[in-house]
Amino acid sequence: MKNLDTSQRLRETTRLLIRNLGFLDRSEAVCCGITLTQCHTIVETGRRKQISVNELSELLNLDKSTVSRTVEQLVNNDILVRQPDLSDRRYVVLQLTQKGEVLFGTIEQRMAVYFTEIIEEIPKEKREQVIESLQLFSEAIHKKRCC
Amino acid sequence: MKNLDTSQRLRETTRLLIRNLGFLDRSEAVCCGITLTQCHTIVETGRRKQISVNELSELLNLDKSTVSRTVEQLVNNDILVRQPDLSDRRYVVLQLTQKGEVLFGTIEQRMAVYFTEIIEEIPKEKREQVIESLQLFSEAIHKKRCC
DNA sequence: AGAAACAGTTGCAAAATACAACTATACATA
DNA sequence: TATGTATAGTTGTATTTTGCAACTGTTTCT
Repeated sequence: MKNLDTSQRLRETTRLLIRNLGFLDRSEAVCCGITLTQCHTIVETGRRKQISVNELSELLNLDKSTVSRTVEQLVNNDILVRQPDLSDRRYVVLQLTQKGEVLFGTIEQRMAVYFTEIIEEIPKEKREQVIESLQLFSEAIHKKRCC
Repeated sequence: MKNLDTSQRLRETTRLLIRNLGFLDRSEAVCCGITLTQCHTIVETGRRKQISVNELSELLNLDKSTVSRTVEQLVNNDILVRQPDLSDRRYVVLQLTQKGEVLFGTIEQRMAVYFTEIIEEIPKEKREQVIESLQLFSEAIHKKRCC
């Protein structure tokens, strides 16, 4: 019975959290005049330095056709370079251009500032606890993917 | 300097969390053969018993036109009833039909089970901490809505 | 009474995404 | 080595999801 109550509260909290995270996620992109998916693509590419359409597709949980077209846009905007992977020519190697690196840097910095501000809203002594908890929760969801 | 590191870790964790929550959120709807927005609409209506298009629009962070059409679909599927609000005829009063109540119940129960499973993945002694932390985080984001 | 504000609907358009068919490459094995 | 199978990526097509703007009807404020 205790668990039911706890899970109910967790659900409520999650509901709110999802809503707030939605704002956060959107702000990441809107500020830079690109779409959310483009933004995620840039960030993931920037972090790995090299990435394939397929990896992006899994990472972003999008169909590979969607990713392929997003990449196309970014290539046309001189943000990504797309080359065949010489070691396995089925793949393409995606990398940021110089312009892409700049944009990536801007996004990263903006987010760093933003998250610093968020951290400061959390009482000092709770900060580590919050991070740990988010991890625990995240993993718990991951293990229990329903359906 | 410490804060920068902490915020970096928080960002990483959030990134993962968003991904996992995406699965969770989608599973809520997919299981019942309705769209995510329809599902949210049903749940919010079920909780409040009565709700207006406008309230839904704020709650779900969607344009009122989008909500209006979603409601239209649900009315056509005999899940919602839509009546003019007699105390202020600009508003409509939305309520679940009997069929809607059943569906709402199904969703609620499924989610209750699901969240119970998630809770069980989290060590007992950490559960309260996790809920508290999610709240803290959620509020922190809310206070610092950027842009 | 008239103006301003607000809820909801509808026309129109776009943005985002998926599915399926196709191409090119790689790999396994017979 | 030939051939069948698996895989990555692209493209055609369709659907879904959503938002903006214009409009209607209602209320509220002055």
